[in-house]
Amino acid sequence: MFYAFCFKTMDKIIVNGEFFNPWDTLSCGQIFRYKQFNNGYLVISQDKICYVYEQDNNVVIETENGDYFYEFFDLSTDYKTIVNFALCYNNQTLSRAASLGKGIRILKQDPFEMLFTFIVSQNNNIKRITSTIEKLCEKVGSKLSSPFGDYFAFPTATQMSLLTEKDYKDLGFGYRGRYFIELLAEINSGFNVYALASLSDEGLQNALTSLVGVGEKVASCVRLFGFYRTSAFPVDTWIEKIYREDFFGTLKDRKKITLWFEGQFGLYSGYIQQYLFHFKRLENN
DNA sequence: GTCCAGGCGTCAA
DNA sequence: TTGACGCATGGA
Repeated sequence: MFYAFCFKTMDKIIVNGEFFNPWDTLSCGQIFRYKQFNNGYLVISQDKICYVYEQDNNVVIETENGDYFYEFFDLSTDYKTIVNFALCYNNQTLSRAASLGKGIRILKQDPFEMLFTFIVSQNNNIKRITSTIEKLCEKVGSKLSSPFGDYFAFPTATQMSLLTEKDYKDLGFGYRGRYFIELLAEINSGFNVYALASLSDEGLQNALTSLVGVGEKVASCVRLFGFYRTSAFPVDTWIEKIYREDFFGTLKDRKKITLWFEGQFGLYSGYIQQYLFHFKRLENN
């Protein structure tokens, strides 16, 4: 179903909402570029935008890039199987988390954007990450227009390379500005984030952690959200809390905790990690 | 004022 | 290999 608008085609994707809740999907910490708009949300990825909202028992996505956002929202994956797997694991917290968060979908985001974004995320909170990324986009990203209003694309390496360490400081990057500058230098001398897609899970993790400012946790997030490697189970402060309080774990080292969870959940790790993360954050707010 | 947030690099032992 | 420590910043 579609209609013409300003010489471009506006796609309208309609999906059953049982396993797709826009608010849960957007607010669970995997994406920072979205904002409330009319009855729903505007979502920006790279230089593309869509409007997503609930209508009756469905979710509607309006965009000029229907194919892109069909993939982006992972609409070809059957989430019922995933939720059932989580419910069968027989952990009380996970069952509640999966039951309440069954509308969460793992977004297939851009690797380049995820790498820079999750470098900002370290030792930071979601509210501040969101505002810092938005300020970055407004500062050097391309200004674009859409049927939903003007917006800024995520900047290219060339655009970000225009910024100095002081610029990053002024944008609120704190000590992380240096990591951007180092990464941009790598990219400008030939490093290609997209080429990492051909690596194995382990190879990808190692390649990412070899970058300055990218440790195990950031690499896991990039692996999951940027490369859709659902075997990844990022462990941050929230997940560590869950590990102790709800899985009664005794390991201290986060790398070991990650490996323990990945061993438990295999290719379902990424989804389950998001159910748990989202649930724990809601519980504490 | 202190603690914390989707941690990481560095350095001593 | 492991453990402590400093790091920018803003909200609670």
